Amino acid sequence: MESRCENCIIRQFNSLRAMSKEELKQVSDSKITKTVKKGEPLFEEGDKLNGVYCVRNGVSKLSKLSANGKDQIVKLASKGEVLGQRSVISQESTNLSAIAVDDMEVCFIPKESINNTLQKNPNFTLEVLRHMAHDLKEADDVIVNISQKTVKQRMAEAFLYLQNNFGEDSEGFLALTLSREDISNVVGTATESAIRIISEFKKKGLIHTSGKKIGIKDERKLLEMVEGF
Amino acid sequence: MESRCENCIIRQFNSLRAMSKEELKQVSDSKITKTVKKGEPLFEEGDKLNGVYCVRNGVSKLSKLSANGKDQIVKLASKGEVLGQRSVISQESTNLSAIAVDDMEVCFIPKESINNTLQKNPNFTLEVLRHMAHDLKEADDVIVNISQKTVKQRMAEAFLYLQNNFGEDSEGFLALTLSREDISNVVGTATESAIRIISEFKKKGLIHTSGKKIGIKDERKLLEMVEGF
DNA sequence: GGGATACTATGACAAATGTCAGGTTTTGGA
DNA sequence: TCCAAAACCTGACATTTGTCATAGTATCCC
Repeated sequence: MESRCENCIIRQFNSLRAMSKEELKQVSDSKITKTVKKGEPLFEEGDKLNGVYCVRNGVSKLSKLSANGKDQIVKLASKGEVLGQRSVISQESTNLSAIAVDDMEVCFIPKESINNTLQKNPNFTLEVLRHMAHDLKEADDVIVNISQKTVKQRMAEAFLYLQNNFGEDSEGFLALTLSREDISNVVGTATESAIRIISEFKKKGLIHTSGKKIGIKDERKLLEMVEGF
Repeated sequence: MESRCENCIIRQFNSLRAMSKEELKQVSDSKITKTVKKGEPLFEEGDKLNGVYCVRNGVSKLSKLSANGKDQIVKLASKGEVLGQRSVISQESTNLSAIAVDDMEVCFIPKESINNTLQKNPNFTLEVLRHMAHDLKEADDVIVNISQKTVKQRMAEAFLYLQNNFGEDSEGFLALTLSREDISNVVGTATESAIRIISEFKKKGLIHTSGKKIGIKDERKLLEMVEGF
């Protein structure tokens, strides 16, 4: 079960690929592999993180609690993503909670290994920087989407996002199954509104459902809806 | 008028302070000082940037056009901030427009100087990384605010933000004067709604106005409103 | 100074969205 | 297997917000 980072394929998807052999060895020696059950937190808003989490399997939601008691899901992270980087880099407590949406397998990497490499290996630092630049761009897009699109448009967009990023199962349902509440927290709306729009989309033949599973039926119309037609 | 980066105080506020003397010298030799008039763009969404802009004076709005034809202002950048970093780092065209809200004085620094230093000076890279980590955190906060707060709450927050970040003039008005439209684009609402809420706040004695200038009268109540009381 | 243009303001209305209240169904654990 | 809890769903209603229309006001440029 336990394995060496040097041989880990996951690494190819994130900034760790810019580490040297020796650095990876150090990471591998200090890392701790953990399993996290669905619904359990990797960390919570306000925690001081002593390291980062590299996702090997499963999906985590990154969310932030707002004053009115609702969570806003800012990002869904899956295989290959590294969580907690920002907190470790800026040496602040984290502003997001990370909760498992699936059963997960993650590697915890102590911050010393990361900070060490950040100071010595410019390639690694630059690689992390590039990733963060990308995340920031995505965040800007989310801001514009949320503020300028209707709930319906954002719902349509969310389904397409789930399809593109997590794919479909053999029966044509979205591979990542979220609760209605989670969906509403991604979109930034009330759970009832999310449910209502799901019903509406179903009636219009845009999606089909089975229990909490949702499948996309008419991708094109969903896309048009996102664009505002 | 023209001056050397080595002697520039502005630099202390941004990542350029992590540059070595030689690196700064190179930057200084290659930089171009520009003045940008109110309303003119530094760059526009989709442009490929050949460098970054270091703000010496004035304020710039960073905005993104949405499908429905409205701009969303994502950030207001003033003295000391470096614009266009993300685009240069990720080597993509920029996803935001930067337009002067004031008359501005900026230094354009060609990307070669930046990229060069990024690859050679881990301290500089790390410093840029820290800044970006901070920006990303702020962006997450904006996402949560926009999606979970009412327009009224966001308006109140915007005024407090302007007060905290740009201060007040001698008569107690916010030092940065934005048009009603710009305010609505910061908050993410219709201009009419913004105007209506300004009227309402005025009636309730939370703010006072004179022309387009706005002053905060009851900071405490505004704060309570943001928190949801 | 005067006219065009942009900005500010307000009312009336429609549409979108949230809230509350009440059901039904599904799920997970004893 | 069965029960309780959680999740899902729907209706009714209030509130928020956007849109359209229209008018006043400031500003800029010739």
